[in-house]
Amino acid sequence: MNEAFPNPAKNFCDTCAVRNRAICSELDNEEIVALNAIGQRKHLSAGEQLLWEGDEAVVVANVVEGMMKLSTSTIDGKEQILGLAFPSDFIGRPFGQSTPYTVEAMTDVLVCVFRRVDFDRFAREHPRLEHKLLERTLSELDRTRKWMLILGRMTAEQRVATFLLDLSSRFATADAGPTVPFGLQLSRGQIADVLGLTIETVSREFTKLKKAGVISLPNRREVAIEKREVLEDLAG
Amino acid sequence: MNEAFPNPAKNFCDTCAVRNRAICSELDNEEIVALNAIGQRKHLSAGEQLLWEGDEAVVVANVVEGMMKLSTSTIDGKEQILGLAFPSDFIGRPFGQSTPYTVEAMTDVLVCVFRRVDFDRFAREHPRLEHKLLERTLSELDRTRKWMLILGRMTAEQRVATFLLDLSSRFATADAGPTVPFGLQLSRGQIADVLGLTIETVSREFTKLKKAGVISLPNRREVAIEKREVLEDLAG
DNA sequence: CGCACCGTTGAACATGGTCAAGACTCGTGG
DNA sequence: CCACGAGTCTTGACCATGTTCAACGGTGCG
Repeated sequence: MNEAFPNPAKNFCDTCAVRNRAICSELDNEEIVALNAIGQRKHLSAGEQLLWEGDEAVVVANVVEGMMKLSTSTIDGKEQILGLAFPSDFIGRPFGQSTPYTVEAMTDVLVCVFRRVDFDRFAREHPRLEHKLLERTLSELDRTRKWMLILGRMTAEQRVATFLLDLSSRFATADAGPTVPFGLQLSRGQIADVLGLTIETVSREFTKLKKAGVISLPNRREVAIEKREVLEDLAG
Repeated sequence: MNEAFPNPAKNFCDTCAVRNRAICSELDNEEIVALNAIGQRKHLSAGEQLLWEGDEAVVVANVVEGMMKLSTSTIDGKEQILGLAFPSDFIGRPFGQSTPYTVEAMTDVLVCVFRRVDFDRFAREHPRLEHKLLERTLSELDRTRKWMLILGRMTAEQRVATFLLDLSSRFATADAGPTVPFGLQLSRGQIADVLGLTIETVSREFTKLKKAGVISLPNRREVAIEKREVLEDLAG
């Protein structure tokens, strides 16, 4: 059977869910084949780590399915989530010696992995890819800086409100009404790590918002925004 | 005199203090001339702003001399400094519609300014420049993420200690001894904005460190680190 | 000299963290 | 099907850290 002897040129990019959104989107077919040759797909279970803070930067990757977190922690063990990576997001540190943060799967994840040295070489030979990566890195920097304002200057209430609005926009489906519940994906503890708060504070803010009728919590892992304007006010 | 009729091809890059460190460092002479043609030098006095948060992204620039800050603020007026730009640093948002933060001179500043559209075009035509910019953006992202840990998880004492160590390394001259005082450049208020604290807390932490003999404050605008190891311990 | 401006210090207060107990959820096994 | 237990979430009481408000001190400049 043909399936037993797969065509070596056959590439998984053809059917890739993020083919048109990830950094590869600018590449033509020939380039995609070349890129495909140096990459490989990998499944990770929730909780598995792909990169460790401080380690040599061995691989870079594209997220195809699932959700990952980038994090770091203080010497006394307090974690801070630095960013979340969704499908089509690029992770890892190209052109660098060491990985400055840990990358872990928060759900089951499918990633498209490259050895960093291979990717670096490929990128330098394909300016269109580098340009795409630059645009992505610039956006990521913008998003990260916006997050700094949250961490540096916002109250717990403002942080939670901002977080909910942000998340809702990321999961928004055009056809869904405003109050359709969406999956939180993150545990209270993870939300706390994102926002630089504790579990207890996050929980209290959630209850406060629920009692005020601003949100509802149909179950532990979902939220629905009931009064978006109020939430926007609170977010500042 | 010739000075009255400067050669239009004459370019200020030749004598530029950051010629070998800024993103232009990879360009050959011909390219430098071309870049020079679309850029211009500009002096700013301390306190002058180059970009305003939310404005259309009109210009990008290289810092040649002096120090600038990138900042944003909450709706209720609390400022957060997002980053500092030193000579050879690149500022502004290429390939973007609007500037996501305000850029202001903290000292008198000399910058090399480009209209964003000109710069964007030039960059796309010169992959080596784009590559340099990408490397710089990636480093800046790393630095910004490190900063998030400070803002999200560190105590006032840890923040101030980290800040002092960071600053000392940026002003370190190889020949200077360990306890040579260095200029703070920033007012207490600005330090507070960098660290996500208030003026008063910063002041209190400084006095605490001084009383413990860890640092000394020869005058308002200088610090000397007396016991680096202790400071490193405190920074965590 | 006098007036700003910046920095320091103190006291009261508020926000969020810590610690501890109890409730809910869900998977496992009797 | 229910009981159990682990893990997660919620709630409460107390406490610590850093903020707020206010007064005062030093320094530099007109």
